[in-house]
Amino acid sequence: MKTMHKEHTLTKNQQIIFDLIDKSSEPMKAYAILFNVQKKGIKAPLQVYRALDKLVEIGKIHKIESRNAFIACHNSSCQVAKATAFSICEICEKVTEISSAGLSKYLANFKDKDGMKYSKYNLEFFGLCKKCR
Amino acid sequence: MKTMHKEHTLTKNQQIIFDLIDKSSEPMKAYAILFNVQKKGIKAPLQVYRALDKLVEIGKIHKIESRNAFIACHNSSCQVAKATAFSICEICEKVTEISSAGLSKYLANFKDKDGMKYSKYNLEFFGLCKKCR
DNA sequence: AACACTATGTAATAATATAACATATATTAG
DNA sequence: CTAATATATGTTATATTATTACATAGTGTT
Repeated sequence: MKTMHKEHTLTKNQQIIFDLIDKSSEPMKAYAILFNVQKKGIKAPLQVYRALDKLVEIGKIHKIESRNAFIACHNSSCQVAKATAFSICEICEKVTEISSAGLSKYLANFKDKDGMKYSKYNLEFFGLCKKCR
Repeated sequence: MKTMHKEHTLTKNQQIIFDLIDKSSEPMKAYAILFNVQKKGIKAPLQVYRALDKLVEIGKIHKIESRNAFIACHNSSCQVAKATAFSICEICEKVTEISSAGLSKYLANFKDKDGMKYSKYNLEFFGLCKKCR
């Protein structure tokens, strides 16, 4: 069975920028992206930010808020940018998307003191990765 | 020998900036802080950022990463900036620190696929607050 | 007093992100 | 098909957030 996700055909700029982020081994910052795609005709910050906004919205990439950087989503179970969790190494800055059914279930069902549930969350764990320990 | 747990007496700038954030009903941004404390002699962004860094480090305030803003810690059980959770209203931008023993326990003990535990985390929930629903 | 450490003051600049406006392309309704 | 609507692009300028570099001052320890 195929994915339930709606198919989003990316536009030219979105595709260029997604491809770059997707093949990067680490989160990319907006101006690093800009520098890399200038040879492809994307000249201005706003062109990059617009594509990034859209890609985040449709869940193709995620923003690592504590780093102002973007990574491709490699987690088919993540609910289109609504429920994200990452581990971040404080030495080498390696970022990995966490895919844990238990964690997502726990957080999706979490209610605060007032019994309020939330439609969206972002979780960032910090520590040392295997190599840096 | 001195005590192991150093008492963090705030310096002049730190105290001025902490007081401002502490009495604010909403998260404050660095340049809003700067504007507010200029009459007290703090003139430059760096003076603000240095105080903010220190206050975050000692756990008196927290940074809301998705908003680039700072709020005072009102959660005596939060482990000095090591384990933070917030709810954020996407309409009115009200931010509340979440104090849930269950949540902190779950996250503090969370292990990823490789069995790795993390020394620190930050969680931001998004949704609509009571008033905005 | 000498030392190390932390905090402060100041100017300049780097890095991140958006506003405003014009044009073009794609999608949908009639 | 064509007009209307919505979405995407191009471009310039500017706003917002944060740091580098260097000089000075205060604090605590030996």
